[in-house]
Amino acid sequence: MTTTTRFAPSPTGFIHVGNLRTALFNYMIARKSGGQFILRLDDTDPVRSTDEYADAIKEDLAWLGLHWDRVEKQSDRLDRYNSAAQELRDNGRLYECFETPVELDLKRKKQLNMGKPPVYDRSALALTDEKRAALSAERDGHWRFKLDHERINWTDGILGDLSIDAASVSDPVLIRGDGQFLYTMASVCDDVDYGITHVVRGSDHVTNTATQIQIIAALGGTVPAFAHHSLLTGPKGEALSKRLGTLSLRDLRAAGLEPMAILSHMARLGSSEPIEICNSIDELIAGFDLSNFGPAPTKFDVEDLKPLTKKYVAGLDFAVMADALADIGVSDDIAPAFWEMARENIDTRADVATWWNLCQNGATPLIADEDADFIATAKTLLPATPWDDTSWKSWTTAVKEATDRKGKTLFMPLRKALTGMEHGPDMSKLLPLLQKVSL
RNA sequence: GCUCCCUUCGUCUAUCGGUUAGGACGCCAGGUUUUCAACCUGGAAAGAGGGGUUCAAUUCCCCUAGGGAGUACCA
Repeated sequence: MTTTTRFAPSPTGFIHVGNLRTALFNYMIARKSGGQFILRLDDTDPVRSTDEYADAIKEDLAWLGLHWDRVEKQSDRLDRYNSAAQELRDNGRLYECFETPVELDLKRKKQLNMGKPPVYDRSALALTDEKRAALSAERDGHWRFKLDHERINWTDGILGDLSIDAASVSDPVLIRGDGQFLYTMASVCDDVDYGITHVVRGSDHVTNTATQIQIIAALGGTVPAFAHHSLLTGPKGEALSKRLGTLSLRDLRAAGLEPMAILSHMARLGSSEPIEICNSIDELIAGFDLSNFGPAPTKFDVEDLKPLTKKYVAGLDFAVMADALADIGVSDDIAPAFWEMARENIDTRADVATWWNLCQNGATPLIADEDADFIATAKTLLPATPWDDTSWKSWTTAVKEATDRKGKTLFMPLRKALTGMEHGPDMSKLLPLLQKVSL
């Protein structure tokens, strides 16, 4: 049996870091064993699902390099869900209910008030034929799966042995009154039909898994291996859902964060493996093992993506950057030298523009009062252009002899005068690239 | 309310009863580079609280506190 996993986003929004973790885990599990990775669009809700979001999801995954072997859409499979529903009806596992949402809500509140768990009381099963017929004539019923009231056990790939009492859970609604199939129905059907062998998802699905195991069995399917990873929280432990608006992949991309930085972080965060920048997904896959992940909620801080991005960018070959450099106007003859100078001094690829701006336009000199004379002297000693690799050395040597300064007091004022900053590139590499110096 | 899961340095974590509680990232300090960064070395830094069990508890059990999730005709 080949390993088959799926990532099943609902095309009702953009992918965010939380989604991505799920996608990445499933992707890596499939790739690690040479299996299949399916992108399944859970678009059973026709109102909220859009093609735009579906396209955006594909675009984001492609940007990250997470390529799928197949795409499936739940909206294409209504016939199959119908036949599966009929199968469940025939086996007495699907029953029709007529409570309105308001009635159900009232029931729940009542139960809560009495200190009881808000579990559906199955009163639809107690309806007489006459009563049922009357209700049926009056409104459309919805359909629930009848759970066997026993403990449901499975060994979770991350959480270990789990046991949930089916009686503590409401019979799940599989079909709405308007005939729309619900997530649980579609998901279970698809997992069975596509031969999904491993389901990795967030721990918010743990209770769903319990009921789904029963439905899969009722449909004659093989129960896949389940693993539920912890949910991400914000840096202070707050629920991440509140900040998800600013943590979409599109936002991260717009912020200049690198795919490999994001992937490297998400593939290891929450595991006992150290987080370090990897240069390919294959490296990530090689070191990936679900059993290294713990069940505790995991704090996620976008800031952690920045150092990884910086490291990744610094390691890029000139060839990768050539086009981008040409785009901002760096001429071919100096582009390699320019990249060599800039690579260690940028946070994102886009930052090369600031150094190029400095090279072209110079900077406002930063000269402390006590350095004014020193800089004036240095200016007179500046070698004639064009400068080359040795210009900085010969200049600073001359300045050193003329002023008796050395070390930091010699170099720092020159750096600040030339760049307007205390931090920056290797000056010997930068100087030959400066096209304008205003001292 | 009820159900499930969780709690070790700032962060992610290791420890299958006896450890100087280890690593990684971050942080701090030195070193090196006559400048920045990078790099090297070193350092500070942790078992939520309370009860048990045991010769011995971070480890096993219970309670409390705290955190996360679920409890939809959403996914």
